[in-house]
Amino acid sequence: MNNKIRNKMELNKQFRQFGHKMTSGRETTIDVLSETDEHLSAEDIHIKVHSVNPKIGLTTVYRTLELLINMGMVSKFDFGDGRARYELAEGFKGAKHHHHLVCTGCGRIVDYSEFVKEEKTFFKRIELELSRKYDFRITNHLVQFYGLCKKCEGY
Amino acid sequence: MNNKIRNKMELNKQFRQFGHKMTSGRETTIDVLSETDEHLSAEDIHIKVHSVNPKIGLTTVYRTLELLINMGMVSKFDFGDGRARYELAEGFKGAKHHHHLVCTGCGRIVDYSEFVKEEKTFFKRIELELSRKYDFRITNHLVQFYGLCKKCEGY
DNA sequence: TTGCAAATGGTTATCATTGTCAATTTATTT
DNA sequence: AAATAAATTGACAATGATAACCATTTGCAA
Repeated sequence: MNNKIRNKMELNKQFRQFGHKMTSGRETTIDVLSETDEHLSAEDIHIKVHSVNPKIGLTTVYRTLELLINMGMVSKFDFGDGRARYELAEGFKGAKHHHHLVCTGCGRIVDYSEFVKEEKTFFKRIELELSRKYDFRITNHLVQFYGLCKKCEGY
Repeated sequence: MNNKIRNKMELNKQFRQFGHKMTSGRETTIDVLSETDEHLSAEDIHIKVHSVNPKIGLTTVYRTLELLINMGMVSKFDFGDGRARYELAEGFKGAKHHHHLVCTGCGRIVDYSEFVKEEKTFFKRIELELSRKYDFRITNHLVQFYGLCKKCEGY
């Protein structure tokens, strides 16, 4: 049994665990997210999905993304340009823990995964204490750096 | 010379340093931001500004907020509900360093300012290294925690 | 005070995202 | 394999936050 089929079966299971059905549009969307290292918007994703499976509409892509977010398979980011970006969540298909540097000049995004280990330790402690103090069940966190990339710094 | 007048003069100077004029609308907007500990949207701010100074329109509030962000006096946040929130930046009018816990259930926001000192040390080091490695002049960072507040945890 | 650039307000335009609903597809049962 | 019920979908319209426009007003330096 090859990887593609196995993966399909695993996805199927995932969806059913959440009470949802596995469809070709959803599969294609996950494939697109798996095969990119860009920071795609819903429309970007739709274009790619559409080129594989022209039947899939933008609305469905939005709905699928929302579903995947709820299932914890996708993360949604706001880099300040008015459209959300989506990435496969950490742990899925080899996506690894990283954060973003956002250039406030040109919007360029740099991924970095340095300090992951230290950060984990640091945040684990903070999350524990904040959870207690404020009666919050913290599920995840966001870290983002803003600044100017080399090109934009010149001004 | 009382505080209000002195403050007005300081603001005036601030604006002129950035090549802008000091206007009553801008002053009112800053007053509103100074006097709240809520997480106001542009429309929220407009309502408050408007109640003091009915001549000021929503468009101007948006423009003023953008300007204040560029001047570093205001910070803009996205808590995921489709409308931006604005706060006086750290250091202005006694606003102090803090971050947010965001309840993904009801949208409630909790401010916290624990760990400020440790966090500063931690991020200073990270920023230095990332700046070097990725040729980025990092100017600020965002930290946000997501989870469920006590009420929403019940489900 | 006067001149002029900057700022404003009311309105309209934009554009990402969501709602609607009839038609289709999925997974399950016979 | 056909029937079934429920979930999913696609095309389009609606929404809503924010930005663009432009004629009028205002702040401030000379």
